[in-house]
Amino acid sequence: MKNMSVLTEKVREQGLRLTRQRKVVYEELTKVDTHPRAEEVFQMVKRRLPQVSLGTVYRNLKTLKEMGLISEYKYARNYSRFDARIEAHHHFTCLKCDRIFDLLEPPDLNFEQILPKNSGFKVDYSRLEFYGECPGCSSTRSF
Amino acid sequence: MKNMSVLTEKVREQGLRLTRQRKVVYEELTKVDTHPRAEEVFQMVKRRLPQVSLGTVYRNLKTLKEMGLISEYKYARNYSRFDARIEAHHHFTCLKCDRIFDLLEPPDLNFEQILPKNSGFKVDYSRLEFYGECPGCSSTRSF
DNA sequence: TTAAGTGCAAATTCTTTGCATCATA
DNA sequence: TATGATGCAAAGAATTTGCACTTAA
Repeated sequence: MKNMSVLTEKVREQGLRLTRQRKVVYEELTKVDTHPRAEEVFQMVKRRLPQVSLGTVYRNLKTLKEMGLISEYKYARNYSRFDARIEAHHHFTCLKCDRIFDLLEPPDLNFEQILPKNSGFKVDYSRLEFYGECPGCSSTRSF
Repeated sequence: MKNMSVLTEKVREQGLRLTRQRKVVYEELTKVDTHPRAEEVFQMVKRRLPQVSLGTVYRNLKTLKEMGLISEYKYARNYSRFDARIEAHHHFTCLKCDRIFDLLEPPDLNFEQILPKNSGFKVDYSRLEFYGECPGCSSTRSF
């Protein structure tokens, strides 16, 4: 399994340990393209390590994400945010201060290149989300 | 307040009622561009209606969203989803079955049009998310 | 008048964490 | 063998819901 070498390296590089649990969480996640939630990862891991706990899965998902080996999909935090602006527009989410900015430039995306008409996907709406550092946070950074 | 007429219409059209709470939730949300979470909306509404309950705010946010008057930002549900694919790619989320599909066509977005270099926003990464109905769900629809 | 909506509190759901124990390096 | 990681269970955080009461239409 070639992907394991990158895990081994990353773990060593950060002075962490390559536990069976950590290895299996990563292995199972590389096997699927279903973007499972934590509970589903837990079930997959449990088939191979019946004693594993949900807390361990959460901790390892967090660690793997911090190592840059996996992605986590959610809005800045796990709660909903509401907006009375219903016209299509983009967002910029600041990873430092957690604020969301509206980007007023209207979407100009060539969707057909990404989703050909015959693909069978029917798009209701789309969102382009940027993540990074907002002007306020980059100007007040402390060194 | 011209936006109120659209609320009045929508409410009537659906056989619902225009309660003080519903009106104030919508009014307060139209006043801000900060994409508040439910708890923050609750605090804003509470200043005008001290007796309002958090549950009522949640119920009205849901109703307003169903009427198409406000947007809710979150991934399909309010929990994280994980992915071992870390290269940039797009997603299609099916609103029927809640599955997320990877779109393999690489991003081809003219970011500078949206976020000029001198805007002060530093982009770490971006995500283009499509929402709609996937091929499986549209072919098995029951009428 | 009547049924949609509210307030309250309990229940659910997802995630995090404290602590004693385990096991990797 | 030292300390990072685990298992367990309890705590936390966001959201939903049951129910008796209220109120808009």
